[in-house]
Amino acid sequence: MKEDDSNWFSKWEDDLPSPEDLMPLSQTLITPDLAIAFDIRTTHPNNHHHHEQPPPPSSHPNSGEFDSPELGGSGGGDEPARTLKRPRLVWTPQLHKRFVDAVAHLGIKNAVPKTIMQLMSVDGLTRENVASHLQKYRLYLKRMQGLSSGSGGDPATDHLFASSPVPAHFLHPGRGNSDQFLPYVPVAAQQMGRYGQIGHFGPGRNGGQFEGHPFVSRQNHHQQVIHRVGTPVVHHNVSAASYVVDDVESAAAANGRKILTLFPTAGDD
DNA sequence: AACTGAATAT
DNA sequence: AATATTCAGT
Repeated sequence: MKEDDSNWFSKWEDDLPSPEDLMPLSQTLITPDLAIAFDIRTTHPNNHHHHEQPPPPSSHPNSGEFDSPELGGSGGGDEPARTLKRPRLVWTPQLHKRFVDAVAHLGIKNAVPKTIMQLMSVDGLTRENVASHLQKYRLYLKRMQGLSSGSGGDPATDHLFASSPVPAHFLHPGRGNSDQFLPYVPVAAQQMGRYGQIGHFGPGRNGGQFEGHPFVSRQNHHQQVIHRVGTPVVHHNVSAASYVVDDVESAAAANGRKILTLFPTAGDD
């Protein structure tokens, strides 16, 4: 602590950004889409019932529709979308189910994040999302192998993972049935642009276990019944019936497959 | 250069 | 604890 200090100090002060350069905290940091996803009204503090979030910009399968319509109003309209973090993904039982199904139908060998993600074809799902989940899922599987003692059951079983049956072959790596009968990997090819309808985000500590519903799959927007009560409601619903994805993106061993019907996740809850 | 999987961070 | 992000090894 000598007199030098005063030197750098003044300099430092000089370099400070002017107040105008600082973004007002109150300004919307949220893109319209995100705001909607969050059920936030940035302008109107009006009543907050939420009934449903009918995706307004419903992507018409055929229409030229794009998802990052920033541009235009530069004056008052701000779009710091670039810098925005997407909300934490919440793996609902439904989502996890899809995940497990995808892995099961891919075979452990092909079940790598990218492929899984593609097969799931959930809008907004990123490869990292899947990778993260996959990592944890593998740990879960390992743990399970060790503890096959079913004594008493599994009370505090990993909540999420327990919600969906683990395909047997998952537990025996290196067995005759290690992979599914899929010589080709006709994954659905579809680029999800930005976040479309990300369903949930961490509400912090919530008493309810799963109250959320998952994302919506790409096509086939069916309506979701949301039970919004204070009880741990396990809802169900999500598009029923298998849907098809068209077009194939070469993938590993590009075959002539054009139409792929997804797994019979019909057993969804 | 793109992916993966493990470690590490929030 | 759950999810994200970083990191090193292909």
